[in-house]
Amino acid sequence: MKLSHQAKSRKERAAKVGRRLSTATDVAAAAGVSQSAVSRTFTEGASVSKATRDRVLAAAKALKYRPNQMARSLMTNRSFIVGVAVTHIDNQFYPKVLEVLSEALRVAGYRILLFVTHGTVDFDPALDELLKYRVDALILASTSLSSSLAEECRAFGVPVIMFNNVDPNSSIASISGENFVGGRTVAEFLVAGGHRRFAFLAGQEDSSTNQLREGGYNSFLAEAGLPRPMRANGGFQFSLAAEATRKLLGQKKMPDALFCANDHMALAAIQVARQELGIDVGRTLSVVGFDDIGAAAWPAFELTTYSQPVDAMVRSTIDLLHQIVDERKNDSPLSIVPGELIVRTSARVPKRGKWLYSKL
Amino acid sequence: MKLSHQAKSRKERAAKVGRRLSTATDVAAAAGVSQSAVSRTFTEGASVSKATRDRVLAAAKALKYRPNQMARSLMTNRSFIVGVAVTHIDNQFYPKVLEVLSEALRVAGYRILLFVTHGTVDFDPALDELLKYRVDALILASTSLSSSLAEECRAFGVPVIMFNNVDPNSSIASISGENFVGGRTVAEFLVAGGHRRFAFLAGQEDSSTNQLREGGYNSFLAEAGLPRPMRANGGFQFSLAAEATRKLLGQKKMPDALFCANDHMALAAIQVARQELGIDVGRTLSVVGFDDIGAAAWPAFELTTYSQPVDAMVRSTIDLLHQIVDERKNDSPLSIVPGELIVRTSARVPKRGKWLYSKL
DNA sequence: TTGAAAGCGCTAACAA
DNA sequence: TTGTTAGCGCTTTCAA
Repeated sequence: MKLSHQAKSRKERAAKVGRRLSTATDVAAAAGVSQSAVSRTFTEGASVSKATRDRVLAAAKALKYRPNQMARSLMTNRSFIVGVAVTHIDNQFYPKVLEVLSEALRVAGYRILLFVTHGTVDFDPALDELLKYRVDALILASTSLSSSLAEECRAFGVPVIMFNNVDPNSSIASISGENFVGGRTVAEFLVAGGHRRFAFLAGQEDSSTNQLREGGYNSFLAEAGLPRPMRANGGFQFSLAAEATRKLLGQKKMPDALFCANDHMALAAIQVARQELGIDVGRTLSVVGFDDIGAAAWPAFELTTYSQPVDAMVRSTIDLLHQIVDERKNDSPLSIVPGELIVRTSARVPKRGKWLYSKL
Repeated sequence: MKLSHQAKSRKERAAKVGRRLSTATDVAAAAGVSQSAVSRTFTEGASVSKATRDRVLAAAKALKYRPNQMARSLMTNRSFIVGVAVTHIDNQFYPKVLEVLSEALRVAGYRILLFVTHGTVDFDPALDELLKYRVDALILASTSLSSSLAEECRAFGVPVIMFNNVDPNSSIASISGENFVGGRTVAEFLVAGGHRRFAFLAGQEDSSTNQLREGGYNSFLAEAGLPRPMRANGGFQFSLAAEATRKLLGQKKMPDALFCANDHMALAAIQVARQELGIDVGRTLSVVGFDDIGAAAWPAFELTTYSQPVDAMVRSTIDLLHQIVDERKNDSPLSIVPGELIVRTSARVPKRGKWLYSKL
């Protein structure tokens, strides 16, 4: 048999014990067909007769054969791996994103190479690794990863999608929630609720989510002839948010309405207000968040918030991925997924108007 | 030049536009050295003179060259990818694990291929993918992934490490916290606190964590001559845990001590007790959890709990990984990482004895 | 529909 | 220290 010389190659003997997995050549030998026949059997839409196909499949099963995706990638120039970078994973929003994204990518035939980065943007070493693995695309699920990084990847021919982050100055594809509209809606709701002293708990200053949410909030307040809200920065981090809340609520003229740039910080704010300062949240002080993470609905918080529907956002992400990777076009660099105000009890509800408790 | 025929290969022309990345051959040509010289330059501990090395590096930089890890893996039989499977990602414990594990693996030179699986164990399709990518090892960070699955992987020559999950009937390497000892300690603490009516909120019945924690708890109570605690199952899920808590606290003889199989469920229990039933948690009812997740320390909960130190557990995991992958040995199939009782205010503290508030 | 043959980009003997 | 050469396991022409 022609394959015999391969069977006694020294590579094989040198192979690490226990890691000698069967190859297409092994299967071919067992099935009595050529190695290409095996390849065809495992290639979608290749032309193989049912007869050979069956023989190959049987041999493959017996030998526990699985195509080596690495070798395949070498030829096809497609790894079916998507790099996913996530920050702030202690913010419940991101594990949820990971869960939904993971399933959606799996269905779409992609695997996830995960990068959990820390607050600071020292993502460059990780980036280098990403490029070594020839990922088909990169999804940056983070409010804080710079778009310069994204540009760098794109220069390498790796399509980039920013998730929950937008850079108006770049043409990088992005998926976001209704940050500006959401901020406006929150302001409208709080104004209708008769609040007088407005405050804003800011997240990372350079993030688009923070800028847009604050921008929407401020713009509505300004149009309503109200003064610019008080402000403190919590950098999207729990403990910093708690600290910022203390500062905000320690003023002589304490605010009666506090909009937090995301739910994660709002949870910190509620707890500082309630447990430390004994404030009756929902009556003396109204707190509103953004995202509608799981804990926002918990009985202990009942947080009113503007939602970012993760499922829909992920769906858009996958659509965009297909568009970019398969069709090599990129018509809509920014896709905004609509959310809605979820009214619970952490903020006073206007007596009249369109506002209704969302879930009681 | 010898390389010219490669330069006009039809593969190259066929390459997807924009994804023509430079190869070691390109760099070799630019630097005027052989392709193996390039390979050596990028291989730790290979013998290259500083002169060639510098020329190669310069050329590589100019061409934005990065070694193709896929091709490398094909030869070395090492992918430096570790498959990580996670379930229950809404339980704050797991995002934390992912964060720490991700960093530790990065430092150790590994990348993570992530699989987020859902409650049920339909992990098999994902498994198939894993094997295609020839991961160097598989870390199952989950209380619920069966060890039969792990055995299957091992049969394929893929080392498996179970994180926070132990199967006494298999010899699969595992990392766990002090489940049994922790359960006992909690019981000891509650008995010393003068509680009379004990309850247990169980997690997934077939999980080792649940069995061991409950076993430790029950064994201490039995030795103290106390009756078997009441019991309901919350399956490690928030809403089920809330439901189970309602059942438990709805008894005529309401328990005054509730040990929950993990913090995630304990948070549900506290909220049901406090918000729905108006129970004074920490006085009328003592609640204790397991894990010491971030939210356990939140002012809204102040949960007394037995800790599972994620950093130490991850360190052990990496040690084990090195042991198994590099040295092909596996002396210690089970490594138990010590935790401690973190005393907060969700459970009455014994007047005397060794118990002290951990963080006040 | 099939097999032979030529690579994909790299590492690792082997000689020089 | 270097270049040559032979693969790693696969896909993909090209003929038959």
